Amino acid sequence: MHPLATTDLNLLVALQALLKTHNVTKAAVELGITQSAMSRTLQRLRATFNDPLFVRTREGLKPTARAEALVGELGQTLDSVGQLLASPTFDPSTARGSFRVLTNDFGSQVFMPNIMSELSREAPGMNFEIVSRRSDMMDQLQQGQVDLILATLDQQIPAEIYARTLGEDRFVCVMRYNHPLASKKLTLNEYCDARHILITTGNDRRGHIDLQLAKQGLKRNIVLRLPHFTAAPSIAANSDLIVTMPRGLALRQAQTLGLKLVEPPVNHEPFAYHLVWHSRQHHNPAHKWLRDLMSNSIRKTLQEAPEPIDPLRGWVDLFKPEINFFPEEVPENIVEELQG
DNA sequence: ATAGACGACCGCCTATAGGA
DNA sequence: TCCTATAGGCGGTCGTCTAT
Repeated sequence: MHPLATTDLNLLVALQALLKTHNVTKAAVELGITQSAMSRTLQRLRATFNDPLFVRTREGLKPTARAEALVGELGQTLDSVGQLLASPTFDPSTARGSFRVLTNDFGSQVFMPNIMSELSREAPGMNFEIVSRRSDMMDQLQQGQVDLILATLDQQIPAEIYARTLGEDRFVCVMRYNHPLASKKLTLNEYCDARHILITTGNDRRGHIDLQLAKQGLKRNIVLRLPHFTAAPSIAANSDLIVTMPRGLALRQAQTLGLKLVEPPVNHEPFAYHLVWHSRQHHNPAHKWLRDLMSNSIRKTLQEAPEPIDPLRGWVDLFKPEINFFPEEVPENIVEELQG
């Protein structure tokens, strides 16, 4: 059995009081117990250290050599124990270490710039590692392979998992500005017949939009499946393919690629971005600090989504069903200027 | 006289074992 | 699983003894 298992740490506190006062009665008052109780505590101390510790003299209790030798070390030990028992704190300015966050290229491109900016400013000693999704992301969280997940939840979360909703987004349909379908209001049939890019990071053969279409007995023409959100707009900008994707990213990409954003002719609910973590990290002050930093940064990013710009008509309403970034005949220099 | 040590006894709390 | 009995630890009071 470990020696500490049968040792009351209060004995050390009592010893410190005795070393300070050299008086059983005064030490008892200091600890709020009776002289008798302190005397019995001294008995236990003597048995524990196998030393008298104090002897009675004309001048009062005199510590033995063993007791005097304990003075410095005892103070340090009690300080350490005090720190051990105190609530843990986290100081980002001096903290060192690494956080592993699971997110996709969408999260990396849209949210990470602001997060890294704030992290670098507030916790310059901390590092970030973005981890890709492998099979079940909840397994990655439970096995401790990642500290946090930034994602859209498409599954029930286990009881030991916490999740925080950060904000909502909607799908928009993205196509090159001179796409044959860009000049007119998109009908459901035209949408289904068009050639689509499906962004799928899991093993799903169908996306959220496809499930909605299936409810109406419809199916769209998917010609390209790819796991990257950020690549899809570039492909759409240089082909007849259209992509239905989160508006938050589409708005950012549209300005540099020259894309038209159209409300998809499919009824769909907004979807939410979530921060997800395991219960074993719930009370970790460093983890809590990171969660708050990421939450605030992401909410700010979502609120500050770039306004779509129409070079001829100025700023247009974000919620306008059809968002035309460029007119039919757009001078090349305007495209280049916006791309630059 | 004073302060500390010690014994007796009590109450409270906790852990454990055993039975319903 | 819950209840009860039991044991042990700790701190309380009170009284007494002892060293200074």
